[in-house]
Amino acid sequence: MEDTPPLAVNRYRDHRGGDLRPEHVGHAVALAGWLAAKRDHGGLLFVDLRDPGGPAGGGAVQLVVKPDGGAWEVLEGLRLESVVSVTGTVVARSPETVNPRLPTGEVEVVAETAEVLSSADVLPFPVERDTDIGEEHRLRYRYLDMRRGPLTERLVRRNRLAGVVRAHLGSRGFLEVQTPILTASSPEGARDFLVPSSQYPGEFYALPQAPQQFKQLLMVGGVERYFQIAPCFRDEASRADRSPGEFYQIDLEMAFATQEDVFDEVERLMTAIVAGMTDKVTAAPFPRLRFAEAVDRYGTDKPDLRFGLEIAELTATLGGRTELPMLAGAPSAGHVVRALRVPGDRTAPRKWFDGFAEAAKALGVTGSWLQLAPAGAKGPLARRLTDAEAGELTRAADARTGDAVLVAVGSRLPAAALLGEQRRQVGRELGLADPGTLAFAWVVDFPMYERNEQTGGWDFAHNPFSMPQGGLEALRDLDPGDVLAYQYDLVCNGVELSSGAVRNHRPDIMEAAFAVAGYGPERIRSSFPALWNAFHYGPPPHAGIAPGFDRILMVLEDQANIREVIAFPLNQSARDLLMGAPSPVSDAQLRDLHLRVVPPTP
RNA sequence: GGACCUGUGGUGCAGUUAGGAGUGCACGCCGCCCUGUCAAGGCGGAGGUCGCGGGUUCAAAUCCCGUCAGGUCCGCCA
Repeated sequence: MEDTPPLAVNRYRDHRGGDLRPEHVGHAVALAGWLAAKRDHGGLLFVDLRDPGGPAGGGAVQLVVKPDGGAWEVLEGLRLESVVSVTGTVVARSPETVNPRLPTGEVEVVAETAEVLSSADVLPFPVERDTDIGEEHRLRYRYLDMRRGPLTERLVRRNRLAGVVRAHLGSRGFLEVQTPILTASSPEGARDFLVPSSQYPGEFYALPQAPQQFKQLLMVGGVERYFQIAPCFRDEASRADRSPGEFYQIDLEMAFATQEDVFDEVERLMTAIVAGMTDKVTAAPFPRLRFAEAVDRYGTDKPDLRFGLEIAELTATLGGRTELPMLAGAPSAGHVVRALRVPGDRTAPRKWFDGFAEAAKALGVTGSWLQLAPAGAKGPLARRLTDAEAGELTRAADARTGDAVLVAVGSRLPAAALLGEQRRQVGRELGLADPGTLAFAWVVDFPMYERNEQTGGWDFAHNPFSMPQGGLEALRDLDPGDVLAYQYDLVCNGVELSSGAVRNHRPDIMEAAFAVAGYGPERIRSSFPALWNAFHYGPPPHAGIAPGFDRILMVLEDQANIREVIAFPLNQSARDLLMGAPSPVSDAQLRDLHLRVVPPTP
């Protein structure tokens, strides 16, 4: 384990078993740890004694126990994962019994006395054996899961990441400030976790979804650069890469800063993290993609740039120029025609294409395809396109014999989403992405507003406090759908690591921005009173970002599930299987809080 | 809120496609044997309402409906 703690010599131990080497031969030692394995030969007992820190980090040493010693009686019948303190003598193993797979394999300890410090019941699952255990069991017995090693190693890595972040940002003049956990409910964004107040009947604190307003208030207060490895709480559904309930962000904010300044600092930070955590190399500055470009070329705003396979644009070429109604009507309907090459070494069965057609239908997009089989083109488009048109499609998609070409016709965003998802799946199934590469990129120029299909009005596409590009003039002169925000995402290998913005610090621009979304100034004042007030007393221009701490670690550790980098995570349904949260509380507790539970009616 | 996958002795699985006796594998557990193992080995044994409820059937782990639990995804996450 890195940063091995100093050994306290006391009645339990004077050495760590995992530290013993040939130089200790002849020493009398006292060891303490877990009984990891027993091999009972009747007249001779071998015991593997494991130190704290898991098998890889903690190390283990073999004890030799003979029936004539006092240790025999204690150890012989003791169950695995019991905790013992043992005294004995370090001896060299004979050449034929050396175990080269163990760091301590050249020595062993002949046990003399043994004391049971605690005994273990029969285990719910094997701790030492390297078998997959269902996650439900691992969460319920998280402490046993930790003893198995890999999880504990990831906690060590997590500690290291926190250290790198603090050291680096400290060296760049960022001040770590703790912000409140109990704060006020905020109407925008995710659902809040609420905490009832016993002092004020009917009033609630809320856990912060992020320290967003506090960090902006710190800017107003004159803190030039702020950061915090900040707990964030959101009562929203989880995903494999999204921890339910709570997670941590490397929250940072800079006064008198532009988008470029934030990019520069984050590139330095990510470079320091990669250097401190991996032997991989990153090249700053990171490439930048405009949001529109990312969507058109990769079908997503978080593209995996480790491989090419770009989406081809055919609206102006194939669209409208064929007998095929599906293509002919596209331009006049405001639809796009997009194509994606599927490399040929996937011997796609027909069923695979059916799945594509189904996915298309679910998005309201027309999906079709052309298979460039060696014996000639196949698929629905093969029959319906002229040779010239098929050739045009093939060239645009950069497809060769043996490949297939997927075609999507429909509204721009759903068509892009369809092919983007196919690109992601094909990339994964064909192993196109080099697992050793970290492909960082900035996605910039997000739209400020998006059309609300129900009301026909405009909604904020992202953070309502982002500064619109072009300021008041843009809000006045442009169609809201064309206003871009100083809003940016950091992506890596198809994962969104972070989202940030240059903040809108000007009340006049804020009023104009909210007016586009249909809100008057009273709405800002009532919803975000602290920020609104503060911004009337000289707020500096400021910008920031909040890279996901757990998610960065998940990417660095190449884990498919974010719970693998969290010591005590909630499960997917936001239940704590270990502690049993959430749980009902007593009537007395509810009375104190002036609350009554109204169960949902089925 | 919705879709899909999974649920079989303590653990991890096979058996479900095509209904026919709780049938199998590895580990663990209990007992006995065993002085050089390190996934110790040998012999014997215990342990199961096949998640739960209902239905179809002569017969259900297997088919159907519902439900619960775990996971993956959509919605959601400013």
